[in-house]
Amino acid sequence: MTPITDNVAGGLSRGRLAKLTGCNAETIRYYENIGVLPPPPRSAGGHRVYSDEHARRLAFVRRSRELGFSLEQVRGLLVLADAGNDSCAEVKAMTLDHAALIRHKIADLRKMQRVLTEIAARCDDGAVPVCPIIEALYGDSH
Amino acid sequence: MTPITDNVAGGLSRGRLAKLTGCNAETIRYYENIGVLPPPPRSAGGHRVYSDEHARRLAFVRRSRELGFSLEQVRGLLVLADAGNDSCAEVKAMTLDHAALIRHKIADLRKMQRVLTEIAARCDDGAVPVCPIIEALYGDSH
DNA sequence: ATGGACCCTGTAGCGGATACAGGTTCAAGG
DNA sequence: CCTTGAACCTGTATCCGCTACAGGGTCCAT
Repeated sequence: MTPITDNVAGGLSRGRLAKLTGCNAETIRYYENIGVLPPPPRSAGGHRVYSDEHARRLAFVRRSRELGFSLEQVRGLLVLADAGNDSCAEVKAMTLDHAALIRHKIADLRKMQRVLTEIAARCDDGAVPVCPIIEALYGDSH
Repeated sequence: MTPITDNVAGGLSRGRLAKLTGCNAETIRYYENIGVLPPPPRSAGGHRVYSDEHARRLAFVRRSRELGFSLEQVRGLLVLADAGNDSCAEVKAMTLDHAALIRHKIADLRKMQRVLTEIAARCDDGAVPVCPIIEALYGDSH
């Protein structure tokens, strides 16, 4: 039965998988092209037919990406995930490495933030001859 | 005089401008192509010859980039800088907008950070049947 | 005059998608 | 069963901000 649209022989169409996972439909094809998602079976007419396992894998990819892992890292994580629990230590190492990198990025952004608010604040010092932000960007005063 | 190498009629060669500003030489050409740096005069043989004013402008671009402004924004800032002090309010608005965006990015990264360290910490809970990080990435528990 | 460091140009590549054009298939309604 | 139109198919181009390369030409110290 399952009388809903686009139900290719009991599996998921690309669009439905997209909606299900909140991932852009084009992105799914992209992930397949770069080898992050396995190519699914096709209907007689050539349409992709996804299973729940595909959905699960895509969810993994999306979640990893949301946590800032690169697609290269995601590839690695998938290999480790498939390898089973033996690789847990390796997964943890990757995660902590990645967390360290993010800490770094945060620090960089906070530096930007500090400088930006500081130079913006100079505008309030009243009666400035030239725009203090422009000055700062030229490097005349910093 | 100025007997140092590559001194094209008293100006700066691309390489020397690069060293002076800490900017990659190829990037200077790129900035010219996209209209962020004005095309400098050329030597008889076709080499670019930069003045101190070019150096100053490039410094502005680099500094703005370091503070996270996009090249599109840099273009805008340059127009405002050229326009003089009248545009100070506009510059300030851009700066504060940009600062707000960075705050947002920091918040996002901190969320990632929290989640990453949290799921990494689960690995230490001892005697786990499957890798808790992989589990978390699948979305089985979150 | 020569050698080698520099410069010139156009073009391709990175990551991580997103968008389009031009054509095919699916499935729901009549 | 047949029509419609939404969804799908493919390949390719685009975005940002550079960086790197190839295959040549110029500059200038010796």
